[in-house]
Amino acid sequence: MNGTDLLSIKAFAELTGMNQSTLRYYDKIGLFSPVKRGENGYRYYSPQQTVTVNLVNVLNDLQTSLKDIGEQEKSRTPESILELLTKQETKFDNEMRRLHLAYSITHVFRNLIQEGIAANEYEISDVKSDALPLILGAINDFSENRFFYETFIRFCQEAKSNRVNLSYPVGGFFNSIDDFVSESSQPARFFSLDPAGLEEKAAGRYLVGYTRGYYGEMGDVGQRLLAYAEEHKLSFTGPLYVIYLHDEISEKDTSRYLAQVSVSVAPKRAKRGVTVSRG
Amino acid sequence: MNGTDLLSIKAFAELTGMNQSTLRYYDKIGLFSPVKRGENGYRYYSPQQTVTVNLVNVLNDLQTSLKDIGEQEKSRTPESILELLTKQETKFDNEMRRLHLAYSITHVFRNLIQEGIAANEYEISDVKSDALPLILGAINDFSENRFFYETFIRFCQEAKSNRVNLSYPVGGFFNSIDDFVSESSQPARFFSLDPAGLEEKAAGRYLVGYTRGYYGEMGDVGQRLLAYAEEHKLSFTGPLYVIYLHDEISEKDTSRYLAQVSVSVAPKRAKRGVTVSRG
DNA sequence: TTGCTCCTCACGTCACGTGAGGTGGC
DNA sequence: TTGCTCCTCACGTCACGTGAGGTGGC
Repeated sequence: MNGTDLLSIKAFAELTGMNQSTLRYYDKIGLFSPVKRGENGYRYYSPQQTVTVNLVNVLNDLQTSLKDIGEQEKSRTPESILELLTKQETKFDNEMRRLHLAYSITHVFRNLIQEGIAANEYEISDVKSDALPLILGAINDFSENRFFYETFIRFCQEAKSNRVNLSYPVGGFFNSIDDFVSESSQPARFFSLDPAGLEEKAAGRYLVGYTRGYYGEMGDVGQRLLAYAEEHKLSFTGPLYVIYLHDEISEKDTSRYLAQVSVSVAPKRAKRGVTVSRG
Repeated sequence: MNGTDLLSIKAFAELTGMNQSTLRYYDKIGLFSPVKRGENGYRYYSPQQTVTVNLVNVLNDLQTSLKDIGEQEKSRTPESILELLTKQETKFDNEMRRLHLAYSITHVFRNLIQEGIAANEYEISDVKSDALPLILGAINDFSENRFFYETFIRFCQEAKSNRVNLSYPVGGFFNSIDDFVSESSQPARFFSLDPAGLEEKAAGRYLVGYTRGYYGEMGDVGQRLLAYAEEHKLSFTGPLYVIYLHDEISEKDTSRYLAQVSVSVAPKRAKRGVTVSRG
């Protein structure tokens, strides 16, 4: 246990994987100091200090400021550090939630962007889709000359007051393809593509089309969907969903934003007297 | 879609939960700017920008620097952001590992400190313990006048080269209580209390004693364990473990460090000719 | 002397936060 | 005028990292 068994700052830094300047900084702010100083001012650390400084790093990893760690260190008792460590469990839970959410959001965006890259934007496709969870907003009010932006802001505010996370992509919901064709910039509702949403875009058969252009500019995709259904003897059986696959996030050129438009369909029944949506 | 539907910096900050000064800072560094500036210099944001700035925050949450996010923003294409988002999955995995490790370490320390607070330090107790996972170091070499520190440093270096995490508490392993009593500052091995360790302190019956003092000062706990075993007709059947419950981390007073000493025992067999450890 | 390690001190950096001092519309 | 929001600019802060310039032992 004599002094020669102590570690120089270089040896201690190597052993703990820390930077020498970080160790000097911790010493300077009084957070963590070497057990001994040489006559020439050299810092000497004891091997057991690896455990202590490692715990400092762990607390720091769990979002505890060096100041808080330092204050704990100065007046440490078993009881006070027990309390601190117990608080870390809450911090851990919070960090885990934050990370999972961040991952989930990037995942949803990734899937949309990838789908946009793979999409054949000139063709209508006829697909079977799985259910897609989402959170539907309230019914939009376009009366009294309200425009898209105003209704969108209302949706955002409503989401905020309901603690709905708006980091997920947002899409537009139309009650029918007719509504979409007549006024494509006035969705009946907005929705958030939150995978934890309790509502959903139902599983089933969908016609899917794509169109490029700035928000709300839908080109002829509505006409193309109608024509495809006519040609293939399909009727429209449900609402229409607009989701931007490429937007401000992935495109600089606003006229290249890519929207996906999907609407549920079923074969037209030939039998007379049965109501069909269109045709 | 006229200008009056844009949001002031205050409204936008409230909607996104961000600080106004953060938004001004992002504008300043060219990371994220309002869609419009008023003639008086006022910043106006579009509602859709909530989604963009939220994604910036998400990327930031996953340890991406603002510089990297900004560079991506400047040359964004669906392909480049797909690549960035794919990288986030690795970052997420790394962060999760880091967090789990930090949590696991605080948990182990918490349990030791709590056990120390609850311990009756003056009595020997006779308990059934579950198996305790740990990582055993190599056999220590105390020849050639090597002292505790030198062997401990060797253990640390060995751990480092084997990528064993030394943030967990470290304890001392003695082959028998006799070894401990004769030289309590020379453990045969060190071990790390890593819950993922493949070795273990075996489940079973243990005599447990406590003692206060600086590292290696074991007082009379060895004698007290021997006396207890004698009195209760127990024999020692395995190795002895020393674990510091309160040390540098939780105590300022080095003479109050609290060590737990445990050694496995079994009832002495009365039958002649059977070897017993002691007595 | 050379090479190595260590020191202090000052300054830089990253991502903001906090005023100070001033403008502009109702 | 009052109150509110907005602006810019400078400076502070947190947790370091990076030299510059110098010391000290083999």
